[in-house]
Amino acid sequence: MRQPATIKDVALKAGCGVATVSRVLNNTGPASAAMRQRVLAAVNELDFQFSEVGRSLQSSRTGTIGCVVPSIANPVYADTVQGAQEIFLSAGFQTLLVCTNYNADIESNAIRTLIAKQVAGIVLTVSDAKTSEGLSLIEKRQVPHCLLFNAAPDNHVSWAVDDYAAAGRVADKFAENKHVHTGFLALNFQSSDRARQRYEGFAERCVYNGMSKPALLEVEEDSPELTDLLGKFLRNNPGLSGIFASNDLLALATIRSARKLSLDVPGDLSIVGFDGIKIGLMVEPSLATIATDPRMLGTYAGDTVLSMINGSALPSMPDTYQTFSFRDGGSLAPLAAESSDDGKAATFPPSKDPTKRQFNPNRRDQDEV
Amino acid sequence: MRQPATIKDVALKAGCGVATVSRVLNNTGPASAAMRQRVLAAVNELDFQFSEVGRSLQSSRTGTIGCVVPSIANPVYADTVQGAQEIFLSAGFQTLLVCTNYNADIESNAIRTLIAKQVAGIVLTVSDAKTSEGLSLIEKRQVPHCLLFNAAPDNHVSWAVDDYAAAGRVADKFAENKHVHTGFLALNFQSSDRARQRYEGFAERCVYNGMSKPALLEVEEDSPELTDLLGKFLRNNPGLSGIFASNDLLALATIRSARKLSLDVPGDLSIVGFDGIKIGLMVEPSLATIATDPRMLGTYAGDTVLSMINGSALPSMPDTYQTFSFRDGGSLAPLAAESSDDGKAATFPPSKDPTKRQFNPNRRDQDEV
DNA sequence: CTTAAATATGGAAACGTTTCCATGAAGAGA
DNA sequence: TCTCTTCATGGAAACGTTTCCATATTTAAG
Repeated sequence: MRQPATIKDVALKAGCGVATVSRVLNNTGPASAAMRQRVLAAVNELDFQFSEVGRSLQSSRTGTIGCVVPSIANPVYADTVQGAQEIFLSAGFQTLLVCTNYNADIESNAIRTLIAKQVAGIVLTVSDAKTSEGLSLIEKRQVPHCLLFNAAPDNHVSWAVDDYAAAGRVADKFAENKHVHTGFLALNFQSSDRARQRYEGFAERCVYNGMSKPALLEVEEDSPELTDLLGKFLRNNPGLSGIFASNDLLALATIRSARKLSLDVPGDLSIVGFDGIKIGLMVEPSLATIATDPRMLGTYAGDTVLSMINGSALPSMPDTYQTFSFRDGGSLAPLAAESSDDGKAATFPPSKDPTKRQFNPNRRDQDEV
Repeated sequence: MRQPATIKDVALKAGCGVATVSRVLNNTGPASAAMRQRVLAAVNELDFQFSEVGRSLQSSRTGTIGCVVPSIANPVYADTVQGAQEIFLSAGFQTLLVCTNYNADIESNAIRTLIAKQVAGIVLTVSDAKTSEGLSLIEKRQVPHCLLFNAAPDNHVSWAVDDYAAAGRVADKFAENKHVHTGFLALNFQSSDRARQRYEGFAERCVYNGMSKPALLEVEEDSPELTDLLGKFLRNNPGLSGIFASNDLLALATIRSARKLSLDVPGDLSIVGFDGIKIGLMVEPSLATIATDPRMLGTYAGDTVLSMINGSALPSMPDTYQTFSFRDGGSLAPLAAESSDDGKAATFPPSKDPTKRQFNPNRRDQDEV
């Protein structure tokens, strides 16, 4: 990479001072037509472009905003980042993206570096908002920032789904469908405060509804042995008729595994996901899930940070907008039929009744919160 | 955001010169134990951290690499970026991400800015590699770079799926399954040289195989009227038995639309996708598709740029690695049953049982385009 | 034709680093 | 004790901008 021309080179070629070049190119002061001409010619000839680095040093603005998420391999975060990035770009900022892979060290280091690079602001999803080192760094340095998906601790702004309430809603839905014994499948349970919130909200509301406390199964990142784990899990928890998966991808994988175990979904096992990714609508049966709008969350978070940067009023959530809604789907069915039909409660191995319970397609209530 | 302490503040507080502070903190020269102590104390007290902006100006390295893709709402690009980002991060670089939304102006401007910000390198997917203004800027400035998904013009390095060959393979598969009349569904046909490559490769190979030239249907970004468009398309192209969609998401949406039109997949219509996203394995029927590994492509591209930056040998593709493979799936079925029955395999229009083939266009929406 | 005001222009400082170089101090060998 | 290294340290330049200020030139007004 040959080193590019600087403003000095231009000044030299145009036969003037650097100040003049700066003024002409930025339209920030007077200049004679002739001089303007010469400068422009020199710029053209040298193919000159301002160095943003020099500019940043002098103006102390970098035109860059940081964005920290666990992983954009997860479409939820990908959509979020996409939304925020668009907002930033149209406001003249570029986005420094860091994926932490749910690793707290990477998170801290990345945030430290972002601050050192003097980003104008940061949107971020941290592993654990209460303990995040990076977050306290941001706070100490008073960098404009907005959390994403993390429940906001004091003095922080956040755009997040109310995981606790949403998971409670799932419990209610299982209750409505007469399920009693359910399980919770969690990915990244240790490294994600969201997953834990969901479990908590689900468990408490299950108990509240008179159901048993849900069994917990932690699984590894996209483990190929999900089927085995699921089999073992179901064997250890006889009578389990429904599973709440901590995200949609996991829910879909679980449906697949259930099929491999010769279980009918939802006949033998109901499954509910979380996130509401688009694919969930395309599969058979469609996935019952908590629908969220990550893209919108991303744009709101982006707008929030931009407002902080230029000191305007922060955007607030419109009344009509809910952070989540329950989306019904074929993967969740009532347990009622079984008990009346053949009398056997959902034991393991579950009934392979070919007359599968049909999800009622007319019920397309969005069930807003 | 209060402005942070500088090296001068530290020097002042420690009672020494800035050079000493720099040496101590960077371990880049001698210092007495006492002095080291004082400097460290001052750093602690002031909560000092180097400004990367100042550093960048003096060293002319920014520790930043640019990444330009159409949109990470598309999981193919999301995975790619994820892969590249990880590689960069572990090499000590952060990633400036720009999503162009298939817009050539955004693309040019973004690249110009990236260059001005003095990124150490760029990985990018451009709208059209032959005409991309941004790409020629990069070339002129000799920025280390690597294309992604774009077929590489001369003097450029690229990691890309051979769209032309892959699409040809799909044509072969349709031929093996006795299909004669097929269609190609394209998203972003105008703004993506990949989509055009795929159509070309598909069309030529169809003809080569004695099939008819595939009908082309361009659809808008995630258009909700896909069902109507598909219905009209099928009506305009009677005898069409297979569809090649330019990516998996579109293929899945097409399956869904086909169902709404009361068409059985693959009974009435075979569908093949492109990309091989994971979800394709989880749906019923599973999606026949061209399987690719975007994540790997991203890491290779990342490694390539890193090698360029530090002047080491570029990574080459291992012999065993293919940019794509055909993945069989339930969405593609032979046309055999029908043809063997009545023996008129290759006649035109191809045999089709009208009772089975019939679908009910939704009158109400019929005229919508 | 003079003077005041407006217009053009360039020099230099500042932004926060690193690094070259010079200077001062200390230790070692005679 | 004297010189010769070696070690410690600070001053200053350089990186590429912008901007303040001073100066030189033009124009307008009297």
